Amino acid sequence: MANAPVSIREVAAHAGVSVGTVSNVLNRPDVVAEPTRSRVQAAIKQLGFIRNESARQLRAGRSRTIGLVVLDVANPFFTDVARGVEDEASESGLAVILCNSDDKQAKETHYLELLEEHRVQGILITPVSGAQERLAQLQRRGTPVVLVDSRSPTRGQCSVSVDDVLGGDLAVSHLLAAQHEPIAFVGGPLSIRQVADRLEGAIRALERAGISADSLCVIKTAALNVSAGQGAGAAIADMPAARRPTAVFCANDLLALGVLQEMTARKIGVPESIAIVGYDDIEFAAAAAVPLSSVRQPRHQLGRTAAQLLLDEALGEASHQHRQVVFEPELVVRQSSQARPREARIAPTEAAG
Amino acid sequence: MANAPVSIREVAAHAGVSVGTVSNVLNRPDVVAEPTRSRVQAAIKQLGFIRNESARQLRAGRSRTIGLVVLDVANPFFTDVARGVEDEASESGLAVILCNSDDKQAKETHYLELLEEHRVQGILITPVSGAQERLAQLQRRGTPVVLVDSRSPTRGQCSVSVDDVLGGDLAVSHLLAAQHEPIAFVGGPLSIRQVADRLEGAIRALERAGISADSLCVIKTAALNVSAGQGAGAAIADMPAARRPTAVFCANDLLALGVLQEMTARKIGVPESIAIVGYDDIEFAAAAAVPLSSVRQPRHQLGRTAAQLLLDEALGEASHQHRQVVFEPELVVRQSSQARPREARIAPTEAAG
DNA sequence: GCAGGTGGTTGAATCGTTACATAACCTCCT
DNA sequence: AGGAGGTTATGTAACGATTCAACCACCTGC
Repeated sequence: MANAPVSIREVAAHAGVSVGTVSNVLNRPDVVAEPTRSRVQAAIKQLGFIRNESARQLRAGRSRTIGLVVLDVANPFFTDVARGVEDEASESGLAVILCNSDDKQAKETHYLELLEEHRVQGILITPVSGAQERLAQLQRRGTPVVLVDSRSPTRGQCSVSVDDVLGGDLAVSHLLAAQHEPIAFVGGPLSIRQVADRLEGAIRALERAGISADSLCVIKTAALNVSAGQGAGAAIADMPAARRPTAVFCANDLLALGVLQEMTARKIGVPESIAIVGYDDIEFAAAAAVPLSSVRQPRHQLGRTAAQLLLDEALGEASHQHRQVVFEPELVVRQSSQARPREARIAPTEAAG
Repeated sequence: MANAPVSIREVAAHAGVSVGTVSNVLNRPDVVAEPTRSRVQAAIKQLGFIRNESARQLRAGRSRTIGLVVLDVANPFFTDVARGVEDEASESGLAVILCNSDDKQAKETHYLELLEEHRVQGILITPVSGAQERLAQLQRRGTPVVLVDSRSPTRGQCSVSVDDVLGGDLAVSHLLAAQHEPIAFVGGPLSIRQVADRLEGAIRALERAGISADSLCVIKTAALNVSAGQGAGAAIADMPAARRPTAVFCANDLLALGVLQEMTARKIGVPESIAIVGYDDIEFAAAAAVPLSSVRQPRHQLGRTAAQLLLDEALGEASHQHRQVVFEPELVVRQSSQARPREARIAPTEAAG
């Protein structure tokens, strides 16, 4: 076993032609005459010849791959983005190298070096904060970079993102339409741009409705996971009934699930006693015991568009214009925020009588 | 912008040495004298030289990457496996090319060709059914293959998997210990090896307890997702109370979440009226409104071990022995199957009095 | 004074593929 | 017959890094 792989030379010898002809059969089959072509193809099959991609790349100067660097492959947001990227890339015959920075500078730097050494066509990245300079350098050296889910401050590169301010606005407007008040915002740390934007959107919605931003009960969390959500849920449940919010908008679905779990444990009905809206619309939002309303982002589309922009830049050369594409999120209403204004809860008998 | 990348030759010229010396600085810095070394390093930095990985690979004959082909990157099981693989690979300075077969033969074949052209060190794969011959061929041509989450029938290759029969046994034994009876099994299609094994384990547990396998209420589903679980949950809820199972073992967590959702919607208490045990222990199992008991697989470990076996085969050459590693799953008990034997449910007042 | 090290550096050959300039051979037309 | 034009096939020079035999300069010990 482990035979040395066969090269184009051996194929040529076996078929009684020159290496140039074999190469032509592989890359421009139309320029070689039928009998020769089939003879070569037979030889390829018989010897089990497999193209050597490294040699092709060396010759071509660039590899036929693109790099995708995400903060966390286990996060459904990024896996969906990755699938979008992959779909687009494979249509152009490109492979995707998926890298996981874990939100650590060191890992990100390591992967960027690796991708540059591989001479990828370009890099799609959700950068850890403060990576601007490194990315600019990459670009100067000739590797196109497209930012994913973060906006380029300098306009020196393409980017795709989703309007998180609008997302927060949609969620809170929906709750206000159902007469909820006061409303709580659960999320943090605010150093994460997405979280801050969603909060800003929430405030915008309140102000547009003529309600003071001070009435928003902001509960800051240290992380965006389920247990942080539970903690926030407990904090809300412990508030005196008179001041307790009747609705909660969470900065992501994990927090929302945590809040929901806590409410269920304390037998506080959702949505009867408190409505919940999450963000991201992860698969499990719909699967929760009480299906969760959530703000959906066009994740697959995000990846696809990012890959398109990258390919345009990598292949289009001179004519390329950097673009900042911003998608709009969409509110998906489910049971957890079914309209139940305060009035209906306070006086159910009145309605029944 | 887009300057032509600088080669080792230019570095050599700039530092006033030969290309051989530059290569030595890069690969065996200890053999070159200090003043020369720092001169070369300065030149590298100044010119912004980046190694060309393709050229290295061409020379070396093999790339410094391994391929990982999974059925679905969006599935948390595979993302955790992938992280395990990545951790192990990066310790050896290897990159991972992650490919998504979507359980489709065509995509799998396409990616296998791509990986072979890339001359990867080896391939880790959860194959679609009937891929045996293709994989054997790969191996004959010199690319090591390790099966992930499926056992090699021929012993001609390494494999890592988890004992699904044991997993089913653990789950049902746990339910039997709490006096549950009858018990339902929800899962399908049985053509999936994992599902059939888990059912077999469930039956084994019953028989060991001296209970006829006929008493197991098997509810077959067409898929392993939440909505199939809801359907199964509805079927169970609709059964006459006398014959209705007091516990359900689901072939995976998505089904279990579906069952839980349906029970919640119908106000059937979990675990008071019916206990639920899932399988996989996905992140959202613990996050469910009623935290879900589940059978956990050592996913990260699975990936790590698979990568280790692969590297042993790829680098160890002659001394390598194919091994079939089987891991043991672990039952995680949470609220959804908190012990509530039938007796306790029937006569709560007796206990209280 | 010379054989034998030793430490440092060099230069050319090599990996497999592609692109391109060139050659060989037809066919058809004047 | 001679050339123009077209189709096929060939041979070779890159691409960039690594490896290795050869070489040089200098030292050591006899």
